[in-house]
Amino acid sequence: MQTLSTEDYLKAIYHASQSASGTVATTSIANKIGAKPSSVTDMFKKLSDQKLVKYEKYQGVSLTSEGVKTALRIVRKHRLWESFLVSHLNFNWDEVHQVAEQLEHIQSEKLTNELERFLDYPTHDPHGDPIPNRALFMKSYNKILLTELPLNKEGVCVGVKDNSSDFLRYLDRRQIGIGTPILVLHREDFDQSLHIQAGNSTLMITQKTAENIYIKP
Amino acid sequence: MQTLSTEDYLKAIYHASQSASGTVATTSIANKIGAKPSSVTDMFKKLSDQKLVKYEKYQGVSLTSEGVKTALRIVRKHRLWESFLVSHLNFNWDEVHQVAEQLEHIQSEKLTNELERFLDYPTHDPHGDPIPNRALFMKSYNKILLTELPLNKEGVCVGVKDNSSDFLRYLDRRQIGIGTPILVLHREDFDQSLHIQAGNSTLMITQKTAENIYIKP
DNA sequence: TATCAAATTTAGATTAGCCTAAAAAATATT
DNA sequence: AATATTTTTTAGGCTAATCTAAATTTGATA
Repeated sequence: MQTLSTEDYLKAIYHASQSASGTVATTSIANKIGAKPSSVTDMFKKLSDQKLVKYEKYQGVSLTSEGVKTALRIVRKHRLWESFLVSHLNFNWDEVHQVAEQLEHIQSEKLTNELERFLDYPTHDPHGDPIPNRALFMKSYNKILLTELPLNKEGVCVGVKDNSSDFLRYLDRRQIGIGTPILVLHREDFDQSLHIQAGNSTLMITQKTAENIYIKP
Repeated sequence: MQTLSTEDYLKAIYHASQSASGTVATTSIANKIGAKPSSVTDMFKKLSDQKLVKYEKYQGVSLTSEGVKTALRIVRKHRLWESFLVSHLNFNWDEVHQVAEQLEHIQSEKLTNELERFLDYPTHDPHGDPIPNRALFMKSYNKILLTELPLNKEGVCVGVKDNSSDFLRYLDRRQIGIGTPILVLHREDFDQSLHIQAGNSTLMITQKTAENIYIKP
């Protein structure tokens, strides 16, 4: 059984190793967790003793298969709870993260599995991220960034990269959400900004915005 | 903001002061929490510094009004979650306590209030205990112990005193639950055991059982 | 009331998770 | 390649919540 804190570390390491390849650096985890690098080193040792990560001094860490499983169990709970908050408790997609960070630590297999059943076995959370099933398996459709969508090719928004409240609320105001059909009408060479059709409306978005929207072509 | 542990203490003190009158003794809390009396003394001092309890050396503690509020906020969450687990997640009333002990510490007013709305403002949890509303007010109907119900007077089971899994499952087997109509047919003077009609069936229960069942006459 | 037992508190230690400051290793730069 | 910079680790402390053992207070009993 893990403590609250070890669970946070495992999740952070899991997410970090998704975006980068190879081992995960001390500093990158320190930034995610909001702790000093020296504290992270301490925890790396502890996790290594528990065989949840492979750790070699000055070489960063990588999750063992047991570590991955533990991390996925937390990700599963996090995303199920986020789904519940949005679908039944009137939370908006920009409000769920902080609460789910707490709920993800609740220990009860029955609770998790019943919640999943109650939600009718959702495959994706409100941000479009895939939810591991009971066997911890998740399949994500192959998606691209909106920056990579060719001109005049129909696509659908299936997720976001940046989960910050600011970005999500910005998308709300632009009426872009999961499921919104998107068409790139024009790409400005000067600054890579895009004119797009999103649902029924035509609008302009910056490159920065486009790099944070996932599209299924 | 309280730590997990201070919340547990406040809740324990609250429950202890419900059953007994006057101040709450160090040892009684030690037993509930599962800690040594010396640890409890430490915590009493801490809670006293935070003005959540009134504490005088060797004299036990009592909750301040702020302490009562904090305790009731936890009780509210605990009972709402228990209700949710039973009504939507297929938990039996003997399985909810341990999970609710974790869920009661989740901090989010919005979550609590939306959960309450989702459950349609329940007034009592699965064990018949009253749920404090948003203003922390709860009204419990005036109930008596089954031992006090006069012969041949109709009553309804509205709660249980002992919340242990063992007792609750015993009641399940006897088909006694919240809402079951109860009639005392005979009281045995020798050992105070009762012959009762519970729902459609007639059965015998011991005095010990009867003192753990609440009845609304 | 004097004594004894039980309850409570104090003193001092332990553990997990964090910190700062200094040392060591890895990496980048000239 | 030598030096400078950045990253990481080590060493030593701190705090919250716990513990054990010893001391103190309360209150029950002879």
